[in-house]
Amino acid sequence: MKASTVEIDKSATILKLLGDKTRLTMVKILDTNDCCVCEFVEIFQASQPAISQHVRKLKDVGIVREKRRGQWIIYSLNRESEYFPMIQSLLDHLPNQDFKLKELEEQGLRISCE
Amino acid sequence: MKASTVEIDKSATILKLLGDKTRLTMVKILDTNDCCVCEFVEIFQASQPAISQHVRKLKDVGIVREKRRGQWIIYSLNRESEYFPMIQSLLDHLPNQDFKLKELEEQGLRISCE
DNA sequence: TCTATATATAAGTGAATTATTATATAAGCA
DNA sequence: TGCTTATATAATAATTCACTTATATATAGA
Repeated sequence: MKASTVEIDKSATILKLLGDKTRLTMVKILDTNDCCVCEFVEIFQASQPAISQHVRKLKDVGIVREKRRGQWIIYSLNRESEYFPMIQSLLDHLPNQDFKLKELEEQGLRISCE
Repeated sequence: MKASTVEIDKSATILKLLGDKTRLTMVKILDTNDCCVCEFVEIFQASQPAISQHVRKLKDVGIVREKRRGQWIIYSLNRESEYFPMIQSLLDHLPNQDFKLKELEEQGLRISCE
């Protein structure tokens, strides 16, 4: 079976976005869990605006989606994106990052968004 | 079968490198053909130093290899690189770029390096 | 309605990136 | 040896990027 292909220019744009440690980890986490900004802030020990700006870039190209839930905005991987198949095969080569969410839970910080 | 994984930090570095239209196309071309700098100069209509700097970055992380052949230096994909499996699955999602080399041949510019 | 929490956005700054120009190195050949 | 071709490297200038600080928006709850 031949994989669907994505224009080189568009692919380069996506790879540049994923070529950042924070965003790449975000996407890997989102592959198995939906998350809100405040969780990412804890996970990456980064400022809220920094995290917001990262997710915005992912949202702008359609890699992630947001949905509001009360005061929180939950981000999830957009599996309908034309880039998803490429991203998925990429993520398969990355080590699981669920331990980061586990750590949050142990600190009782995951619950803040439930 | 589980894919071999590559640390997130290292992966981000590789993806950043591939997140450039010129380098991404280079790697896709190298997936099916070895090439020298002068061919890339023609293909991308870029300056020789610009091309040299791009291949150098790919070489520095071990994605490509060089071997001298007379006055030319031939670049090839390093299939032994720890990043190769990830890169390979990426390249599967990109459209074939062989037409670029075909165009060179038609202009008689491919032969310059044989 | 007032306050707190979660998130977004705008402006500014410093660091990283890419191309250019100029120069160096190395091989081939007369 | 001197000239040409192929490539590399260094310095620099222009652009892009990611973070910070400050502020705005939106929801929840007293």
